[in-house]
Amino acid sequence: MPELPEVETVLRTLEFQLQHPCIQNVEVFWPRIIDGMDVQSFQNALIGQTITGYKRTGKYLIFELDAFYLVSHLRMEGKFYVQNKEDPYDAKHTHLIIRFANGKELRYHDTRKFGRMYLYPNTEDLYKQKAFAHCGYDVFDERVTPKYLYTQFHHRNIVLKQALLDQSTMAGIGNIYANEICFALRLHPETRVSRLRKKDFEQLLVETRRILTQAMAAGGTTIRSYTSSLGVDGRFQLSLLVHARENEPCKICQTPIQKKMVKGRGTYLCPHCQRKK
DNA sequence: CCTATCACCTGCAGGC
DNA sequence: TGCCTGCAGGTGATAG
Repeated sequence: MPELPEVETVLRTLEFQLQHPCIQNVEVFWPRIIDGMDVQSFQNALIGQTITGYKRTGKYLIFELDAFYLVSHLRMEGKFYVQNKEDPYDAKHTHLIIRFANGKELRYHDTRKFGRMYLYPNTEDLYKQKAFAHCGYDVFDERVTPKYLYTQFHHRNIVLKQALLDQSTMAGIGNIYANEICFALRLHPETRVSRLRKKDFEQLLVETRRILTQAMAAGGTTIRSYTSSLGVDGRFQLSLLVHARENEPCKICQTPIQKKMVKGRGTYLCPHCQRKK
């Protein structure tokens, strides 16, 4: 589920729902969710902490606490639910519960158990911590410029789609938006990035930010219709132009959309509109 | 630096 | 119905 726009939507929804509660206790049902720390230390550290802020970098959610950063990556299927302590929950897929003094609970749900959480003292530079070892600047970070992208990519022997998915240079794009961005650029996902010029990177950045901004705006509408029984999954109503549209007509030229595997990821493209450079 | 493959997990769709 | 295979909006480690 979660790429940058969904993670941002989840974060803003949690902020709206939870605000700044104090943690009373923490229960962990699947210890591997916690990375780099034993469950006992994780629980002890969190008890008594108040959530003071909500931030995001790439696909990472960051809960700011009095003394810590609680970091969460939802990977493929992680979801947060804000519910009251008396509300029932799905025991099979709920792996962690944070209980607050006001009776609310933040429940982490993850069918495939791929998601991870990390806890770091806020006296240290968060971005030097392990969770961010392979995480570059956020897509909307002002340090991401066409020149920066050109410098990072023009000499590399990788294809466009890989570059978009490479979190260590620019973080936040996942498989769906990578497909949509390639289409918006009218470039074949297997175009070698070494063939792109500075002007192409300008366009790449403009289209990337435009698409993600639109998705966030659409995702934002789910905040209003949010109900705790539906959970916070950040789904939005963006109309996808190529992703998951195999054999359906291209919305520009009516050519059937093709699906192929590119570096192991399902890739959708219009063979007519998208050409290699 | 690059590729391929596995690992982590579960559910679901499709073929037989 | 059951069994099997492949695939899913992600990432990290490792071998060649």
